[in-house]
Amino acid sequence: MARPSPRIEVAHEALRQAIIEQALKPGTKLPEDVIGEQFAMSRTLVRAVLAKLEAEGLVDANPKRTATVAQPTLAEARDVFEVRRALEAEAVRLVAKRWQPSFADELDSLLRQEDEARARQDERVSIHLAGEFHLRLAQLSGNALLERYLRELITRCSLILAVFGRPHSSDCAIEEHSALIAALRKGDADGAVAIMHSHLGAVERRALLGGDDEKPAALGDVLSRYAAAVTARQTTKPPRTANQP
Amino acid sequence: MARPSPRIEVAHEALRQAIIEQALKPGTKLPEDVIGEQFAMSRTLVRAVLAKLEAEGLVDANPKRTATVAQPTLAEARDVFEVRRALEAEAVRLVAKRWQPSFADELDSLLRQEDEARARQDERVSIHLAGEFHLRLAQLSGNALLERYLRELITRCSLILAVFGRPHSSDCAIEEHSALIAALRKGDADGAVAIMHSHLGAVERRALLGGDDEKPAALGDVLSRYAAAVTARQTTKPPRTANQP
DNA sequence: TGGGATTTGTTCGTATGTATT
DNA sequence: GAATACATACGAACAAATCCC
Repeated sequence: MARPSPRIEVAHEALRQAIIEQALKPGTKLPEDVIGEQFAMSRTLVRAVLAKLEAEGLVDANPKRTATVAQPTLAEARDVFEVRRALEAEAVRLVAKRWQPSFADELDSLLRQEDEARARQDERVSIHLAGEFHLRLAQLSGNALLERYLRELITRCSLILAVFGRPHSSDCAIEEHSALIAALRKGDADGAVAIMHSHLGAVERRALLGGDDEKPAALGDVLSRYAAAVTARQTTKPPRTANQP
Repeated sequence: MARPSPRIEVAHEALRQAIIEQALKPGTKLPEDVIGEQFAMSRTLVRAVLAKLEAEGLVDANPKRTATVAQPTLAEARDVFEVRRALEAEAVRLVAKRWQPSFADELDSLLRQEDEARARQDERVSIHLAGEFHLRLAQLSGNALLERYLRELITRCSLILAVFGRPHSSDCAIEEHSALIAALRKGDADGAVAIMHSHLGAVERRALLGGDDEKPAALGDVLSRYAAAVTARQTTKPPRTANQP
């Protein structure tokens, strides 16, 4: 995959994070002018960023209309979860096949971090690490394409949660992740797949439970915060191959 | 998903078809000027088209370098087939779940067409219909996202065949498709999934068998042919929901 | 190795369409 | 319902990098 101009990637990642963490609520308008001003780039580049986000299902964009943060329908949500279940099951199968003890250490470490974040009620980090566990699993599958698809799906699930779920509901239960690691450690591939299936079923049920809204935030404020954050992450860790912090 | 400017869609579809049918060989350079001239549009629009094709894995594009028709590596090919197997298995499962007799008619009809094309050795149509059967199955799953992913994967498989397969080897055996329909008719979901699995295994084996190259063609000639073809298809059938002829 | 031709990256102006009063 | 304000669509031109001889 081509690496676009670094400025594009910065803006892309910043907006991605802002949407995932629900700092930009679904339906929020994203005028090219405002985005361009925040990231100091011309509308041409902004359009490229918005196009990427649209391809990922994170923004709705119709010709001649201002782009907005995507508002997934219930049918789309169902589709996303269905595909995600199939793909994560396959990922678990592959991870089980090429299992190594070091994998358990990695996953355990993530699990611990997630637990800590949950304990100190740090919602932003908590939301982030929830997806990170699943993403790491996808990476361990050794299939780059599977990883790319799952990254997209996991991200979209965060957005779906924002629309349909209780505000900031934690979407993953720690115990379910921990059971998954245990099954993989035992070499129980089928068991691990089954656990993943029921885990994602539970996530979906929690996600589609209820939903309400809070107060919107000023677009400019949110973006300036996220622009700074992403720039910092990139400069401290310049030669990233993947684009996860 | 936004409908882009119709001109973008024409060029996109034309290039897609040209790549799938191997009229544009992997590695062929795709300069923005030449494309723009062929489709009578400015480089701004060409860039949008190339971006889409890149996202679909059909072109390799690096910054400051001329885009080329993608040359999948062996590892990428393996990844594509792996994900495709998982997703098509899921599609078959879903189709079985919402099975209706009319489905069989549709699939039978495609099968017949494919058979006829094969009989009169019409390679272009044959290649096209081979993917069409699988794509139709994805549509019958009722999951739009699954359909989108599978369209991408099926397309990429055609490209992979161009790189690694024998030139113009037929990638799908008729009997395997026919057995799949039979299993679905009987209501044998598990059997159908198993057939799909082994079918795609066979396809992969055939695809990764051998490979050699022939003579390249002039980019301009190829594009003008495909531009005319796609325009004709679109004007005769304007309000398409999907973009398959 | 060097330099010219080619090709892409980016900006900005104008046209066109949409939403709002 | 018409006019105005606003935002996007598209294209031409300039700058910078790459490719190739």
